[in-house]
Amino acid sequence: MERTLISDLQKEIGKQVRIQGRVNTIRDQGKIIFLMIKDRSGIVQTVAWEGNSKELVKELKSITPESIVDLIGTVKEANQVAQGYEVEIEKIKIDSLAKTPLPIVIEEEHRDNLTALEQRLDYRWIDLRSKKNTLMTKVYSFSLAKLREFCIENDFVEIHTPKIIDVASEGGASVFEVKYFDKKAYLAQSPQFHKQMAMASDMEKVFSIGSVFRAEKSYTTRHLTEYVSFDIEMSYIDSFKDVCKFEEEILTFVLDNIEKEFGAQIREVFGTEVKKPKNGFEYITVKEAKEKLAKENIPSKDDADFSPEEERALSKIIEEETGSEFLFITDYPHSSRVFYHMKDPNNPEYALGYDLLWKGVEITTGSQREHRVDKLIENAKGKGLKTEDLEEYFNYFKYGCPPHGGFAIGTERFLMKLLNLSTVLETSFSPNTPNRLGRRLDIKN
RNA sequence: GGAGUGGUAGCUCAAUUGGUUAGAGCAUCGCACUGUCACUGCGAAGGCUGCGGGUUCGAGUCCCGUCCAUUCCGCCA
Repeated sequence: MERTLISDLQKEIGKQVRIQGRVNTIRDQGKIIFLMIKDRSGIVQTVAWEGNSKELVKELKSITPESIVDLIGTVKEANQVAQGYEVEIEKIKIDSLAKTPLPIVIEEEHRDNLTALEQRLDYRWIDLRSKKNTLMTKVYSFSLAKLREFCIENDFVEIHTPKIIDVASEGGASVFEVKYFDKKAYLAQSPQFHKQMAMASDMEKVFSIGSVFRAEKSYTTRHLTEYVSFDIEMSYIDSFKDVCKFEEEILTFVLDNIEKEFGAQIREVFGTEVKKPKNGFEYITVKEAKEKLAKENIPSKDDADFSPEEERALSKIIEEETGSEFLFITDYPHSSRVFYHMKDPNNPEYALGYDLLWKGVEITTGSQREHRVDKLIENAKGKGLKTEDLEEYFNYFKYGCPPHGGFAIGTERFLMKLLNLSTVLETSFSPNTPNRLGRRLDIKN
């Protein structure tokens, strides 16, 4: 007999069906027993009476919560049930009996002794069963699908850049070393160089969604050692503002779609609104931003960059002034940026790049890249990088390369802000951090 | 790497100024219950108070060390 999804049961009233799923709640009344069964499509009440079959009820009493069952029964109308129908069990097979008690509490609306995140991550496969996490997983998948859709419709091609690379690149964050046969190799900290290689290959518009690796011992609510980066790179831009404009368009498209598809559910489950950007994103220069912050007496340690406190305050100020949750910060000193950002020809102290803040958190860095190989080498030298390590990269620009720029969005950060979660660890399927590699590691900090 | 806070039952938390047998809710297990829906009622089990040392007649509580967690900072997306 074929399986019927729980969401399709209403159409089967009066008929015999087979359902497979997880036992959510058991309400044992003695001579009558109720099992709530859940599958990916929904939840339904099933019932059995001792009067019908003593043996069946006895078998049902041996089932523990969270077990997996495969049952055959008849869908019947039932006024006592909110759904209006239930399934009368005729036969049941226990596919997997769950051990009790569970090591963590699965988050439900009515439960208040919720387990601490660290412990939940130790049993992530159980934690992910919750309504909240199920919705989060769906929203994440949908968000990435919409990012991809917008790119494809705008003539971008998707590329898959290598994750094992030869050169410890970029000079920003640290990289993980791996063994590559008898050689040393590294895990890519971003697809940056290969995106630019694609520009030199005349792909003009590329995007990439994939894991990147950062060997940084960052203990914060917004850092992972492995995360999923959404990257784009585009040729023949006149200014980094073209990149900003594209990012604004794609995020507006994605948020618009998320709101339509999941807005109500996100409101119900996460208690937060998905606001689609209405009047465009705001722009501010570093200098203007620092002035605004000074007016509010927010301390500044660094003229060239912003502390998390400053980022939160700045987002708040701008949102109050303009209603925009998104803020492009531009005109960073080149000294505080990576070497491949182009210098402003009118003012070489400054970089032609930006950061994008969303609700107080940096979700993007983008820029126009330096495509002229002599200037590029000069920039790298200026930052004290070993140029011999970057030979391969420099070669991309020697045989003709169009002017170009791009950005990267940290997708876990995006999801965190979208659902108003307090940490990026919660958004990852199985987060890797300095002291967690799937499971907890014993590492001295 | 730096600063703060914390570590007590499977989970979430109590435990007065250092005082006798470390408690509660939820979960679990057992019994009862033919319409429950967060079932209910009764009962049981569950603890090297993170680990090591010290002070004291006496330590969950105070001191030292250590490990872990967490928040914030630094670094970034």
